Amino acid sequence: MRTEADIGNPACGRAASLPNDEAKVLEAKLTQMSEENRRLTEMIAYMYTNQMARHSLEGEPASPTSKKRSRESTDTSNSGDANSTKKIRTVEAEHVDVESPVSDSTCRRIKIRRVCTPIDPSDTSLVVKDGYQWRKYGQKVTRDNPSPRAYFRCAFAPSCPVKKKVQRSAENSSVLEATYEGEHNHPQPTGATELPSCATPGGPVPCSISINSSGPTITLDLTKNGGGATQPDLTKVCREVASPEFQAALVEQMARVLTGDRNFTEALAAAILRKLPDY
DNA sequence: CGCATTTGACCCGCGC
DNA sequence: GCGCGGGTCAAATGCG
Repeated sequence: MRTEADIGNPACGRAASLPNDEAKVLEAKLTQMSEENRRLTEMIAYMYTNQMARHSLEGEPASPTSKKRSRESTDTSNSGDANSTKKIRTVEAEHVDVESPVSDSTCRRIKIRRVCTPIDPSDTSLVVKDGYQWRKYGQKVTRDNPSPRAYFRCAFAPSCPVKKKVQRSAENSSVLEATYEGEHNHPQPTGATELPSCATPGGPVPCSISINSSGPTITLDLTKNGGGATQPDLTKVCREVASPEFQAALVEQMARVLTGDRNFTEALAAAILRKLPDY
């Protein structure tokens, strides 16, 4: 962000060659604009922070460790074969690290990630293909959502602590919300980058949209599907990009990047100066 | 027959 | 202390 001192620095512009009165008027205008710029930047930062905080709260009503059961730690009996042909094909809607509020002396961070995947509303299977092999160990109907919630454990490595909860969105039954808890302590199964045949008609698209500490990003994987995304895939990608959530996140990210770019703010200030009357 | 999934029972934390 | 609700277990069941 360009500071008021920077913009008002006579060495930076033509103000030095102006009469005193004009220079002072311009300086006042610049000061006003700089102040407004600063307020807007603060507002954007505030909104962004609020959004991220809201996501983390909505995404996980309770800490995964807050209800730890003593017997849970003993469950390492799961085993499974490497999943030969799976690939990440999900729309990553949220990506938040949550500090466990439990007064755990180890104070370890549990990574919680929410992934939304568009599905066919008529598809009742709670399966999200993400490249890992999962073993379902439970299903429950929760109070806030008529759709059942499925519980999965990573079945690839017996000691992998990652769990996954999958449930249809309460607002939109064509969206599957998967909540991942923890991080895999093993590499993704070999061959996971290979595409399986698309089992679900409304399956996830080969793109990922993520919001993390560096802001929202979108990645289109056009190298898959035998050399390129199919037309339906591209249509889905376009639908995702056109969603209000993504666009809002995109606008915020752009604002953040632009206001943080010194070159941009300088160019903007210069452009505004040129548009000022008597200039 | 072995493995994965289903599903009812149970455990445990939280709020009242 | 009790009830509620989310999360997990484990026996039953289904499937290849």
